Amino acid sequence: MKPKRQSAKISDVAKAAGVSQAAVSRVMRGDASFVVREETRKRITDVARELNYQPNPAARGLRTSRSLSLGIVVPELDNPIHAKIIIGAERAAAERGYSLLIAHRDDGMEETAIYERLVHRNRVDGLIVATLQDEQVGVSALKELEHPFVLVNRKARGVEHHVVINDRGGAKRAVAYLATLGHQRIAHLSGSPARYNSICRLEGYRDGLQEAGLDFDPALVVEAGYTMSGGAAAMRKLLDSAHPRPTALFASTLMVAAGAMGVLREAGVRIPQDMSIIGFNDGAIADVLAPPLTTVRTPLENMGYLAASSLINHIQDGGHFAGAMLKDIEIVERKSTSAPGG
Amino acid sequence: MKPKRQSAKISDVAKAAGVSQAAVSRVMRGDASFVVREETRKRITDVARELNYQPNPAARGLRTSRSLSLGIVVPELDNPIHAKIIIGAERAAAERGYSLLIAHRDDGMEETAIYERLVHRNRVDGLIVATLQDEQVGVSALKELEHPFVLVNRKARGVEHHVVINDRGGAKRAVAYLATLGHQRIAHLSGSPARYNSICRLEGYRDGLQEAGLDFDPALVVEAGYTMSGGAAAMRKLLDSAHPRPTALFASTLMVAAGAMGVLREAGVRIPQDMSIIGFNDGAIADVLAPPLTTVRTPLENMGYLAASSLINHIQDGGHFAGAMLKDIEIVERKSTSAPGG
DNA sequence: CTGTTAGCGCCTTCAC
DNA sequence: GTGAAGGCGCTAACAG
Repeated sequence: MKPKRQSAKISDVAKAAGVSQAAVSRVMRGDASFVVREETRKRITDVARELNYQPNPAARGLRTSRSLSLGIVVPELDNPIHAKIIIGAERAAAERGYSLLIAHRDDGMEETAIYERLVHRNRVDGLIVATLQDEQVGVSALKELEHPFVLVNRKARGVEHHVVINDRGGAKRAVAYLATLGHQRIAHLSGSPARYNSICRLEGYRDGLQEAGLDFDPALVVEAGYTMSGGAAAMRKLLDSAHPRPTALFASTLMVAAGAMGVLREAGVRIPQDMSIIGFNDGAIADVLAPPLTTVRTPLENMGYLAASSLINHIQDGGHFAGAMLKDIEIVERKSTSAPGG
Repeated sequence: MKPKRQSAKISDVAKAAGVSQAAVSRVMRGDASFVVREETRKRITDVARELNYQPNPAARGLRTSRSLSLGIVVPELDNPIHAKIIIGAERAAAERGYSLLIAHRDDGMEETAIYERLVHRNRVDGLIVATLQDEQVGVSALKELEHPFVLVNRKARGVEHHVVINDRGGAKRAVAYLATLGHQRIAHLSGSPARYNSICRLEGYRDGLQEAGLDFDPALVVEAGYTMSGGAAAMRKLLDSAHPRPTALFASTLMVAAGAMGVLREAGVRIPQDMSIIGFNDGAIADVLAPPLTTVRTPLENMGYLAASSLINHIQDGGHFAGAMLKDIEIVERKSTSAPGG
């Protein structure tokens, strides 16, 4: 069924306002180098509004070879972290008149094929990349596209345009918070040692220890990945092998914290009396856990916003963008942390 | 910065293959009424692949007045339910060569303004509507657009094209499951009495009671909305006012179940020994709760998939689509349910 | 059956 | 300061 095409076109506006199409085009786009009498300008905008004129993006795109759309590619859609990034990016895009095409890795799909498709088939003007599995492969694929892109929540060698949060500083804050409560043995359930965020958070963990005058003990760091089961396994390992037992725990993600909490509960370790826990990146599940989880809140939505808007700046002006780190971080105190012993 | 336009165009392919542009266009689109020698067809497709030819969507859209894009509008992006619907819709769209524009209600934005924008500015070919706050206002706004649309996860009077899950049947199954375990006093924390899904689930609750030969007791139904705090408040009310106390609980959403569980824990009511709980619409938080929550799993992703693909069918063939209900439902047993008393 | 051609709606020089 | 005209890449009608 062919959708009804009832929209006014530029020629309708021009006719109704008694001017040329060119005049309408210039006024509507806010072309600064175009000087008209205020009266004419008003007449044009009034008529346009009255006819509900909206420039046809296909026609405009054909002429300008821009789609006024951005592609964002994320690993999974049903992950609150990415949802927040997307929300921010969408807001920035909408404010600037862009639309956002969301793509995610389908199982078995090459990461690079997604970039390809977005750029060649959908003709997005730029790419926001929140997934970068293999740094080498991904980055060179992106560069071969010769298309503007920005990395979000990740850095990679040879890529200047990125937007990240302060993973390291946030981790340090988490540890400092625990130390301030009086904890001396603070463990860390880390992510994958190959991933940017995890590396930063591990560094921040060490920073925090150092600042608090605490020694780094390798036995207190266990790799947990990003899942609940990973968190559970790591917690079991920690309970078995770390003596004396830590009194506090900094978990790399909320799901890891959740997995750890399940194991602690079964083992009869009380939270927070016997073990304080803090998680990274705040989210709804922090409230749902028992006890509710104290977290480090990071500006994920702003990260998405800045990524999209800086990308649009770059597309429009060709300006150089050197990368940014959002430092706005705070601890959200809930019930999973206390002084050692209660 | 103008993105490099290096893509081959149809004229390049035609030249390289020694045929006309029209021939290329027809072959590439798989025009059935176009007959060519197999050899020619192969030559064209080979050349197209070699040059990495991708039709320019702007040019095509300008000519055909179709954008090959769909809009989906959801209330919130960071809600796993909508994420799953989106994932399904995106898969269907991608399979059919469509892209998906995701829009969500910004605070203070009129719901109808989103439809307007998607249709008039972005020129989507159809709308997938997962949000319908005010049935009257929303439906008439949608109809005024005179544009193909489908309601997903909702029905409305006067709208035939919808895709829903079997909320009623799922609720009935939940109650039947509890009854089979031996429960006789089964409470229901319901959603808003104005919302389609909640109404259906309440009906299903009554169906389940009836089938199990249990009486309906209004004191056992409390409105909880859709949030954790709503669930908590409703649970408190239920503990105060329902005597004798129910031994099982069917919660309308996972967040409501989470809120209820928090209150029960504080009140010293053990789960499942003193109170069995089952939630509706499975999701990651079910695993994270303590104890892990038994749920009714529904085909949310398939719902999104079917909505998008039936909408595309309608756009392409003008075919009439009468609405569909996905009945594939199962109970996911976890640790929050047992026979009464343990 | 195949190829030529006339726009789709817009933007952007280039004349006036 | 304003308007006329060409063309972006593609498809569909029509001509051969």
